[in-house]
Parts: sequence; structure tokens; C-alpha cells
Amino acid sequence: MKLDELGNLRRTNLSTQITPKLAGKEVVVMGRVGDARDLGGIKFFILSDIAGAVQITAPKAKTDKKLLAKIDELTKESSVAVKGKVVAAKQAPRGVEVLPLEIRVLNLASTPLPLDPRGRVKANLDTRLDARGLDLRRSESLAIFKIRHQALQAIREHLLSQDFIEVQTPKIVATATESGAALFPVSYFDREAFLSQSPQLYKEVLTGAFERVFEVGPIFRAEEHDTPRHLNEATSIDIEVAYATADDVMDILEELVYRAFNEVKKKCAEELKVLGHKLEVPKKPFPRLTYDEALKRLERAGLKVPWGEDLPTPAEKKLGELVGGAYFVVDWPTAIKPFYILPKKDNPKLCAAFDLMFKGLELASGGTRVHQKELLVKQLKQKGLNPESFESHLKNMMAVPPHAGWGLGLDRLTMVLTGVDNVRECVLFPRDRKRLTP
RNA sequence: GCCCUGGUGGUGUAGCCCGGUCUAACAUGCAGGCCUGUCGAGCCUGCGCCUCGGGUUCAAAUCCCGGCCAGGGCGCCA
Repeated sequence: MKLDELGNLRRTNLSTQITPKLAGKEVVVMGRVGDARDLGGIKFFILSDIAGAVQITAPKAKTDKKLLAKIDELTKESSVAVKGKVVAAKQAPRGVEVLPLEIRVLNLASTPLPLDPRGRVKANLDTRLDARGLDLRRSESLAIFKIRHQALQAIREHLLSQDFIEVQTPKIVATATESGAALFPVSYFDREAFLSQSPQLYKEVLTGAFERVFEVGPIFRAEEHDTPRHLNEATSIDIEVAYATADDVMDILEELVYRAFNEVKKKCAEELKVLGHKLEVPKKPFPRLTYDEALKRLERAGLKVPWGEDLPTPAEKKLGELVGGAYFVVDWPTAIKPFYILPKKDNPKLCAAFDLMFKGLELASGGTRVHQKELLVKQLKQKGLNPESFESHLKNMMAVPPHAGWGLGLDRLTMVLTGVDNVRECVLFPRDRKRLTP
């Protein structure tokens, strides 16, 4: 079938703006073809757009033959423009429908579709991700990304209201920033470079100039993890604040997460309903338990973690059961946190680091940073890192003020807000150990 | 990387334990037909599937081994 041109035809109304009040008016709607029905003497199809849907109705006796033939050619999920007359009709969905005067078939979907976009037959996640463009048209997928968008908007608004400046740091870098996570090498002309695993060092440098900065951007981790909560490309919300300590930025984080929950609950009621998720806003203040207390509570629950070790996944899950909701774990052993975290003055075995957990899932981590060059070099060495490879950063860190910050995983936050249990569902086109396409 | 579970039409499942009755079932889909008010429409006709390789056996979707792929649990990591 030959496709039609969009030409200078433009949409006059979104589907949901077509109401019985517009009866008699001529409108142009554009969208994708949903359910189609041919009752012999009358044909219907649903046209869906980002706002919702409207029914296009073509009674055989009153509709041009060529138009009727065109409707027969339409396949589900094809892209169409319909110019037509609005008619109030009791029998129609929402009491209104459009009688077509002109139909432009802008693109035709091939059949059969790789999955059912109406979701009556559930598809596996793998199938869905292979056909992600189509999968994203499902109401559940749409709901997830509307919630993600709403959460990010709430977060941005909050940070901007607190005088933060939004920045963008390089994603192609020369050195690692964290001690642990592996890096993806990229070829940079005749040199080796890496994809950035965190904006850490850059945002710290920027506190010297802008004082309060935040960035929303991709981070890349070359870890071979294969779990429902890890990705090799993730979106991180990072902040860094001059003249502040861990406690100060925890307060910011708490308020910001609280607002994200509240805004989503308020503005995404429909989306939460689609997902069948009852969102509970965590109570403020979020509990703050120390690493030592966490270990004690775990031991009482029959799960012993040796002091000085990071919490293994089962321990995180158990702690999530014990504490529930959103909570901080603070005062971590210095040895298991990165070199840029400030050790505690009264007990250098502990440092001013914190993790924000939601149930068993780590959403964010941060801390008071080391702003003095000598200590930074000392800690680099202690972690077995070579200060020379951080030379350009150290030079740029000249006389930065004392500062603190955190990084929050937007994908994981979206999991919690939507109640979805695989992070892949919260990312448009996820990158994991095995998936590099689409 | 390790452990567990699985892989059946386009999609989602049943069948597998206990081999033959499977010419593989159901739903959805797709193609065509009937119907002037459908809205998860209904009815009729048709289409389409056992992950790959090897083995056991008279006989394999079914049992065994290996590969590949997926889901979950870990590890690593945020």
C-alpha cells in the first residue's frame, strides 16, 4: 500500500480534547491505530495518541468508498492522520466520535506484531526489550516513564530552588574515579580513554567555582553483574555542595526523595493505577542507623557480617525487612569506601559516608569529601592507587572548599516509585552484560 | 564467573514427571467471511509451533549429554 504524505496537514486536537462539545466541528487527529472493528454496515477504529484515544466511525452508507477501502488496509499500530467531523454519540466511548472525511496513512505496521501492545497477552521482558519501540506504547511502559519523568522533574525543581547550578561533565575520561568499578575502554585517537563511571572528581572541582552543583547523566560500569538491579549504563543524579558535610547533604537527599515520592503520588495517580502500585511515601525523617548498628541488628536476626565488610546482597535484603521504607546507613568502615571520603576525626577507621537504602535496595551513596590535597594523596596510596594518574585532578582541586555530596540512581529510584522489580523496565533501552541492542 | 529453573505457532501458556494415544491443545494474533453501534464485540472458515547438535530406543516435544538463549539466586558492583 502506498503511504500518504503528512504534507501541510496538522493536528488540531489531541484525542482527549475531542469532546461532545465539539460536535459539528471539523478536526484533525493523529495517532496510531488501535482496535478496529467491521460490523458490515459500519466500521470503527480507535485512534490513540499520547493523551488517550478517540473512536473513528465510518458508517458505510455515509462514507466515501475510497475511505472505507483505506480503513480496511489499516493494520494495528499504524500511524494515521484523520480529518473528520466530530459527532456526539451516546454509544461511542466518551460519548463522542469522529466521522472521517480524509485519512492519511502515514506509516503502516507490518503484521503480525512481535508483541501485543494492548497487553492482553503478556510478553516476556526479553521479547519486550527486543521490540522496545512497540513495547513502550503499552500503557504500563508509558506509565513507568511518565513516573520517571515526574520524579526527575520534582528533583530538578527542588535542586534549582536550593540554588544549585546544573552542570555537564565529560563522559570520556582519562582515569578511574572510583577504586572498585571496572571501566569501559574507548579508543581516543592514538590514546586509550574510558567511559566515565562517575562525575565524582569533576563535581568536586566545581564546588570551588559554583559551590552547589548537580548533574543528571549517564555513568558506565564495566562490571559483569547480572542481576535485576544492575546495568552497565545507568543514569545518576549527582550533587556536590561546598561548605557542607555528609549530614547537610543527607538532609537535601531526604527532602528531595520525599518530594519525588509526593509529587509522583499526587501527579501520577493514573499511572500508578495502571501499574497496580500502591505508593507509600516514606515518613520523614528517614531513620539513620550506623554501620555498627546495622551489623548488630543483622546479627540479632541471625545474619552475621564480619566487621569491615560491605553488606552482601542477602544482608541488604534482610536489613530492608528489618528497617523497611527509606533509611540511611552511616559511618562506614573507611577501608570499604572510596579514597575521596573523609575519615572521622575521632575514629579514622570510620568515615563520613552514607548509603540511602529503600528496603533492600541501595538508591544513593555519598559523604563528606576530602578537600585537602595531602590527605587525598595519602588515601589514594592507601587504596593502592597511583596519585600520578590523578595529577590533573589534584591540580584542579586546588584550594577547593570543604564539601560533601552524593549520587542517586535514577533508574533504581524509578523501580521503587513504580513497584517494578527489574531495573531494565525503568530504562528505555537498557545496556546489560548481554544486551547492547536495540 | 557460579548455582537453580526454563526454552513448544507472531505473543503467552498446556502437554514432558510416567516415551507410542501428539496428525501437539488453549488463549491471543494473523488472513478471509457474516452482521449498522462495536467498546476485551460475537459467530463461521482458514494459517501458524516442539531452541540447536549429539545420544538412548522399535519409537523422543517427552529420557540422557553438550552448546546457545532467557528468567531467578549469588558474586562483583552503585
